[in-house]
Amino acid sequence: MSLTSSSKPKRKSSRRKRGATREALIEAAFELLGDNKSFDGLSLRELTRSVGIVPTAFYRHFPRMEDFGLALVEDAFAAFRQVVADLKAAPTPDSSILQGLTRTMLKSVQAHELRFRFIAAERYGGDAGVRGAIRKELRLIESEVALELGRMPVTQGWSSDDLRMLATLFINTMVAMAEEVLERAGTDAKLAKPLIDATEKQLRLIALGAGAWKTHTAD
Amino acid sequence: MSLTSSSKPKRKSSRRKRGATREALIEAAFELLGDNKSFDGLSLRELTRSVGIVPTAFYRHFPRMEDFGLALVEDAFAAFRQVVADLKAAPTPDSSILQGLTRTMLKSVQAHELRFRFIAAERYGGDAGVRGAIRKELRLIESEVALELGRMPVTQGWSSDDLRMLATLFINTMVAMAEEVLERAGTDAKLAKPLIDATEKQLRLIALGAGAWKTHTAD
DNA sequence: TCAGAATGTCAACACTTGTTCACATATGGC
DNA sequence: GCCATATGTGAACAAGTGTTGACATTCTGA
Repeated sequence: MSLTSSSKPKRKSSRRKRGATREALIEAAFELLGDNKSFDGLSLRELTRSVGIVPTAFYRHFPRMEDFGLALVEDAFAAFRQVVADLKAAPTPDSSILQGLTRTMLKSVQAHELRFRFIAAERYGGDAGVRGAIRKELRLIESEVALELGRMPVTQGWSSDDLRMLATLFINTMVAMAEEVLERAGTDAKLAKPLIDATEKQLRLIALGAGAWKTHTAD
Repeated sequence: MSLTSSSKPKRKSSRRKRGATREALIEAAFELLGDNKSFDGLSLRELTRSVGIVPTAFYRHFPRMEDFGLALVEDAFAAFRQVVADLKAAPTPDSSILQGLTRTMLKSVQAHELRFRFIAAERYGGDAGVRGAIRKELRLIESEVALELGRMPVTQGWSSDDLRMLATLFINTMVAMAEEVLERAGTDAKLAKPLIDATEKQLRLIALGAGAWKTHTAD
């Protein structure tokens, strides 16, 4: 036995259950990154401190910082994928679907603000691994959207290249809206209104262009 | 006099001329930031080391790190503004101008790779000051483009809101191309080819949509 | 020419950082 | 109930960080 009193409990924080600390680390990271930080400026000690564990405990959950970054990407894109899933479940598209799409996207962005902020910040940000993972996810989403667009009446007879081109345009516009919402409006729904109006117009204009595309190229 | 020999020259690096060190700091920053770093992960000591001066000398040129960030934004956007100036100097737009525009943009991006990389990385990145400055510059460019678009025959009778909407769509598409060029193709011109083709198509599709816009809204 | 501004140096301060190692405790499956 | 495994602790290391103050050199303009 040591000389120090044995009755005093040495543990400071009660242990969480199964994967709770892992989740807490991820959540805390999004929190910190939302506050004027970027991933490669994120400190392991600062992170563990805000979770309430000792620095070394981090390695129990992630062997390297890089793995942690990938886990963040994985987690962040869950919300985004949900939006696309909703899109796929929607009925055959008409003009009103574009409105619904922007609003769904807006809601999702506002509900998962920190995750989308992370995606926006790290998409072309510092860490190459994180950047690559984000790009991969976005390309996957683009493919899905391209597939979905190909089922619409307007795009009959389009080449797959053109379909992907259109999908990219759509996604870029949506992503731009998401980023702008976060940047200028934050979570305040009122300030976001003119932004989603403009985005809806953009989508409608693109749809108009798509309608004229085939006859244009055949021309 | 001190006890140390006065004949031994204490200076190690010869002094540069007037504003040379300032420029060297900016250039070195772009260099470092191009290599998997982001602004808030940039170290003052690392920066000064790569320029060949002692850390404290940094403060001779920039009183705070924040001012340095703004100087970087200022410098980086010089190239971007040139592209817009070229656009303004161009003759009345027809279909071929879109091709020219994308290629001009591409060349500029490749010629000033590090600056555009910086803009892309910091646009939604860590530091709030830098982010704000970039947004301001982009909005300025948007305004200019909107003005220019308003002079085209196609947009006669458009509201200023709609003009800005279209300008934003154009700029977003161009910026997306720039970012993607940097990300996937680097400076290799061959790899960029399919990318600029897709972008040209996107711009053309948007132009088609713009052509149908007025009759659409009047409808 | 020569005083003052510009630019750069050096030493020192008090922190923070990532990672290692050996050790302690709780939890879950048998 | 017991034992392997998961999870957390604490001390220690070498290195890097921003910023200060006092001092030295060079350049420039009147």
